[in-house]
Amino acid sequence: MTVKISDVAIEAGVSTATVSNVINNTRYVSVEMKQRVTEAMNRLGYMPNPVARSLRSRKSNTIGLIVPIKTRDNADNFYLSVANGIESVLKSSGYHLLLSNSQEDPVEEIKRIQMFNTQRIDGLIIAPTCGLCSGNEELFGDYPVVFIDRKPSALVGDWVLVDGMKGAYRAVAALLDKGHRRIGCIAGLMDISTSRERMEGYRRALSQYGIAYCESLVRIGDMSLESGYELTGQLLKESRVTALFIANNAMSRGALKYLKENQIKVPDDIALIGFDDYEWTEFVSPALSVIRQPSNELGIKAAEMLLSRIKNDNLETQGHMFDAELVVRGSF
Amino acid sequence: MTVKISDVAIEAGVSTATVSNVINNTRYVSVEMKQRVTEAMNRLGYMPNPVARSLRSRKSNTIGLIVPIKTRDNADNFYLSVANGIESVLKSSGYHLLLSNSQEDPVEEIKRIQMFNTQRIDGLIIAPTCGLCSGNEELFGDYPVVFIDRKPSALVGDWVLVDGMKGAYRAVAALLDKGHRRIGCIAGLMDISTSRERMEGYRRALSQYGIAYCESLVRIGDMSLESGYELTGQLLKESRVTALFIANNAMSRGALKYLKENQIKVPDDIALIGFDDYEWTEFVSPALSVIRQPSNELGIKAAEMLLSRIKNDNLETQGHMFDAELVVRGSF
DNA sequence: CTGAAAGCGCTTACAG
DNA sequence: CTGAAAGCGCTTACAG
Repeated sequence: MTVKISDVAIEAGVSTATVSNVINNTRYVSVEMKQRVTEAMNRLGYMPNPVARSLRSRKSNTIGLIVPIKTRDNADNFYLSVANGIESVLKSSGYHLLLSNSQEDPVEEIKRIQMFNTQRIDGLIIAPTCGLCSGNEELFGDYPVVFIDRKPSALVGDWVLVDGMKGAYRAVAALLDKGHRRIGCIAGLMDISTSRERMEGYRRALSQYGIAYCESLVRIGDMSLESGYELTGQLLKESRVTALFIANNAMSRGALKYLKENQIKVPDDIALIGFDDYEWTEFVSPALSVIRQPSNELGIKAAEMLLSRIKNDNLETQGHMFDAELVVRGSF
Repeated sequence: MTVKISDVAIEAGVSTATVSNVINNTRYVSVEMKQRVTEAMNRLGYMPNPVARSLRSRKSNTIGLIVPIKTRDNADNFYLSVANGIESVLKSSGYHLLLSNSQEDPVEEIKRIQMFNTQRIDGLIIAPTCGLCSGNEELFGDYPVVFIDRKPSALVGDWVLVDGMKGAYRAVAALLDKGHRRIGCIAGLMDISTSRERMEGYRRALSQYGIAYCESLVRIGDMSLESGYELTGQLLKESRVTALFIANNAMSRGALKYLKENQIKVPDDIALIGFDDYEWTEFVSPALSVIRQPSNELGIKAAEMLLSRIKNDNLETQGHMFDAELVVRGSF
């Protein structure tokens, strides 16, 4: 049988209340008693049972994370990096991380949230699918929520985002500065807020430089490598673009694949700026210029925000916007 | 106040025992009562409190996962893919996944395990660091453990591995078949079992082809991109290798970076086979040949194994070895 | 300053 | 076939 608080109480010759108060620093205990309790705990090798603790205190010391990773196999680095950042913060606060994946599927997402509701988490960090965009206030349980990467406009809650609009603006402006005037854009699905914002950045850059927005230069893809491949081909064949801004990582990979297979030279035949900065972007030929999102920092910030909200629920709604910088390499 | 089992019992006019037995199917309940209970639950929107449940039943419906991901930012895809596989299995069984990262640091790893011990998990899946290799039997709590990717020889437990020896053998044999005789090898740290096995595969292939093993063609790195970069340079300068087998993904990236920066042509100047199959391997020039590890499948298998062990602890120790295939592309 | 006791919301022997 | 009651291991009012 594992040793419990009553064993410690007997061993130390005090009440369980006192043991508990020593453990949790929840009321004054005389130095002498404190010492006796500590020694008893050490002698017995006592570890509090967190489940009993949770039941009574109504705190789980656990937070949930729901990410939308679609691909089965070579999964999306971005959210792993986010998760890593979150975990590093939680760990030092003694919190645990429950990981779940909505697979970018709104139906799955609701199931995952419900699983968490039932599981008593102290807080949730979620990168929502488009399904959450409207009117699901009732979905979440009685815990604070921090939205990351994407913000469902209809929901209240803290958020940590990356300024994709400015990022996209920078990319397109850089292409314009190089003299490009027919700049294609391959963006993700418009029901996802990040896609809309990046598209908006594309438009604003054009407008700032006095270039008319032309629908025939724009393609929307489902954020898969395949769609990037396909749409790059379309854009090159149908509209004589001299540069391409691809607002998503998987689609950037698809574009590279198409260009390579068709022996289209970057940046001579076409200039290229992609999205998200992974290590491989450096050693493709030429190295790929990208808009970099600070994924690890985003995770850290989200975790910190959630923990502070858990400690003090009276805070006003908080938000943090990270900047997305242009990493210039040889592709434009 | 949230609705609890006693509310349902009153609403249905039965005992809490009966409600519990309906929920858990744990003893016969007459059809009529069952119906009354079900209806009462629906009317009240009852959800069992999993914490109370865990406390009494001593089951958490949660399993832990500890991965060793070192890099802060662009983290290792392999383990994310594994985690994805695990999560997909757990989800359909109603289990939750607690994620933790040892950062490849044995001290951190022990802390993470202890956090889990204290947290009442029903099982643990762990890719151990070298620190676990010997004599830490006492470390784990009273739950089954499945080792993945690496197996500490001194510990008993189920395991799911990838046959890195055969994988490495295949890579080196393929290079030998092409006529290469001076084949360099860049391997990971020898205190990690996967590194040793891949190295062993390298040696066996050489020996099979009657080529003497030559220490000056071998370098050991710390599995970082930087070490791959550095060691590739060393090997090319110091020993006239015509081919390179790089037994780790991050180091493969480093090698590519070095070769690119120094304008060394693959496969003409040097043939190359790397490790782990990510999407980008296809669109570097030339596309990188690799040994592919079935990461997602590995996660699925590990989760299945753990769940079956949780259900029935009398099983004999189980193990599963996945094959690692050679994906042939243009780099050799 | 500390203790005795209630109670968190379930499951599970024990009775009948 | 079902219920009354104990108990999982803590924390937290309530007393003094």
